[in-house]
Amino acid sequence: MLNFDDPRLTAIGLLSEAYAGLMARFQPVLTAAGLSEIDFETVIRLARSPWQRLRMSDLAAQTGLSTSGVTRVVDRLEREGLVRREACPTDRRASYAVLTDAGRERLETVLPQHLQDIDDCLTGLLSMSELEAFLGSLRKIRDVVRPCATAGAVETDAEARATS
Amino acid sequence: MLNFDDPRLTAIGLLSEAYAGLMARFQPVLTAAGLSEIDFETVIRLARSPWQRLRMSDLAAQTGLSTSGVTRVVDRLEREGLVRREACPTDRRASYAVLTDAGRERLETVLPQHLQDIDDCLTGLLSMSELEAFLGSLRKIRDVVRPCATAGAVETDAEARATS
DNA sequence: TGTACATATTTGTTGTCGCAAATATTGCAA
DNA sequence: TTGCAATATTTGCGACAACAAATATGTACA
Repeated sequence: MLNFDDPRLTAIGLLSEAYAGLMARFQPVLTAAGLSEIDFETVIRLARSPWQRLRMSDLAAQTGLSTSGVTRVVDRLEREGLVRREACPTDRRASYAVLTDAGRERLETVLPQHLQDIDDCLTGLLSMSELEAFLGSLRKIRDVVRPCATAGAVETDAEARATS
Repeated sequence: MLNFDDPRLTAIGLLSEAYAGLMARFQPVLTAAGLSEIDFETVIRLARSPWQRLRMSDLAAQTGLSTSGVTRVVDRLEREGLVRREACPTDRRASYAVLTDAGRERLETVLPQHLQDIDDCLTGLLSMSELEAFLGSLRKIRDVVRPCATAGAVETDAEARATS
């Protein structure tokens, strides 16, 4: 007879609850701006990238979506005018997703409120040292479960492939 | 011009990466046992509940699924014989989802490996004090973002608030 | 008592995502 | 150069989940 209340299970349960709760908490602000969670992630990753662009496959690697998933997210964002596709000059198979001015503006609209949300439920909730420890633990976990997840980042690109 | 690399954003990004990575890491073992993530969560919550049963709506509250989502999860699990529905004697609108013996056996099959996975990527990765701090931070977050998420738990409801 | 409102669950509909297959292009090697 | 394996993206398809409507039942109040 096993113990269904094993501390390891409750640890994961707590993490799931906290994570789901955070995402649910962020949703209203994003929804009000007409962005789904994944829309927001896509758009901000583009905003962070050089020339506000990323290849579809790199976007897939960064977001964890399948490549077909990325195709459809970009379809939607393109339909809304927040992103446009641009052909890759050096590889005709590939295409870039590029953040448009409208996309950037949309992002700038939500960001302040979103940052406030994060502050309210995460960064502002813990002391400086607590937060540091928390993020440190998360990094340890991430490094174990996600060997290479920074595709498309210029400097890390070669490194990521090397470790593959 | 806003900063798209705000530490608050990277904090959330790190949390998302770690969480997604963990779930992806757990998936193979569960899939091998014919259980999806949500199947497993449903089944273990039933296993933890008095008389291995929970009302559909309580299951919804605990898992975060919509009630229609629970209907369909239980449909699938019932089709597989892991769960059965049972009428509630005191309220003819309600019904219980009850873990069957087969469901319990299935759970006992995966649990050891699943616990090992959790150990490998979370609980065994951090020192005792790190883990305690980590869980403490998660509790703070959860208590802010998820006021009451323990529906159907008889005694634990008050306790959950007390540990805040 | 009976009427209106609240609650529990299911069903219809729609949107999203992953997998596999299809298509286009590249790069390597004979 | 030609042919073949590898890579980038898109499309077809099936599974899953949320929302709203439908159904059944319970509860409270006039």
